Amino acid sequence: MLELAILGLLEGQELHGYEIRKRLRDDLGIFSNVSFGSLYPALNRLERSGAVVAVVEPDAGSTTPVPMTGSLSGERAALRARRATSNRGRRARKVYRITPEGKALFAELLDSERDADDARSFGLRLALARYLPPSARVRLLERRRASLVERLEQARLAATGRDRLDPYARSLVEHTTEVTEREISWLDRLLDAERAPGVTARTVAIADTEGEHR
Amino acid sequence: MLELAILGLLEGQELHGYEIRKRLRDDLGIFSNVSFGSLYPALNRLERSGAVVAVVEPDAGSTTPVPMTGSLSGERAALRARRATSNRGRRARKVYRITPEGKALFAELLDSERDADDARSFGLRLALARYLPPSARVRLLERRRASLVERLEQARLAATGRDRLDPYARSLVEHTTEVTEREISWLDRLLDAERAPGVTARTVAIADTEGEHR
DNA sequence: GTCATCATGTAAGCCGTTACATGATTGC
DNA sequence: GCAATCATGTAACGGCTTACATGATGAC
Repeated sequence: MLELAILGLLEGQELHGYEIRKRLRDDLGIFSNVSFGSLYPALNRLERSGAVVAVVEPDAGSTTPVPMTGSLSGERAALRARRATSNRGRRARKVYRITPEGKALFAELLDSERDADDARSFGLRLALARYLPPSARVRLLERRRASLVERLEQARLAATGRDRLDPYARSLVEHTTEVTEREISWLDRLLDAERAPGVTARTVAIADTEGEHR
Repeated sequence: MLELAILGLLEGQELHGYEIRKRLRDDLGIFSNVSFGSLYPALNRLERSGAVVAVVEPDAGSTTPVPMTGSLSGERAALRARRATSNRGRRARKVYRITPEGKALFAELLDSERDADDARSFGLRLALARYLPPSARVRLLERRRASLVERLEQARLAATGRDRLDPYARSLVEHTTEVTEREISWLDRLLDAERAPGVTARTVAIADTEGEHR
């Protein structure tokens, strides 16, 4: 799921790890602050598998790369010197770019049914739904809807002996049910917009606004 | 979290593993089918730590326990024989009972702040809220409320550039916001009931219904 | 001078899952 | 005769977290 989210961000633009973490939180809302201990290894995996390429930040000051001399102190001095001139301030950043293989992997992950009927997974996929073909978009929404409807039915069956539940548990069940019903009607609205009879009106409006992200 | 849930169920009654799995789903709604590969090891851990004791199902037919003879076929025959008479049908079940140490552990886990601002964890604790002293109950509700309020504020700050989001992401953000707001007002209702001025009316009504579970 | 932010990474651990192993009973 | 349900368990793996290591810059 993390790799899917990363690839989704990189579909839009090149980013470095630290920035990806912020976007994961702010744009995809999904991982409220992923830990670095999970982010950086994920980026390295994606790089090794060829899904992304890492470019050490382009050096604005045209400094020649520091060669490996084997002399630690020498290299440190060179790094300090480089920073003092061109690369003022921060530590070197690795900027990641998605490759064609990465795009293929992304498309595959996005359309797969891994972690279906998991709220986080659905939220992530919906946030990236603009990259899905319309048919897959409808499938995603319908899959989620079906899983929610089934959950409601299960809850109704189990509710036969709902009187035995104490007020707290009962209140929780009621609230959960309400939230689920609301999500279903929200999905219905999205589905309506998605397959409106004749590819007109709302659909076109959506397609238009969608133009923004190119 | 799994151990907390198990102890919570066992506070109410003795249960065997297979049954616990069902209750986890139906009563606590929390783990929609925990895997056995996680449930049984958890029970064994709790047993080893003295939080629960396991009793192999009381033998209605007063059959003597099968001693380990080393002869596999002999033991199998004895088991078959026992089943044929008293223990018809199912495999021997291990029924678990919570111990005083287990009760102490349960109280501690239930009141701890582990996994605070995690929805599942809050849901579980609320489902078990009848076992909390009123003050801790209020704390639990307020903690959750605070974490939701903060999330809303964060979302509002991040929403400065919300126009750049495509319709799918935006719709998701809006839906999430609405659900969060509803949860907050639900919590407010629970908090009102909890600390109604003068320990009367609603509070008493709740305390009454609560009597059921003893 | 010290705290937050930027920036990358490793090592150990936690808590869950899937897959495998075993076997009887009940209903179709 | 075949699938589903009851019942317990192990082994391997997955995916995330916390804690540790390192170090510069800018703001107060």
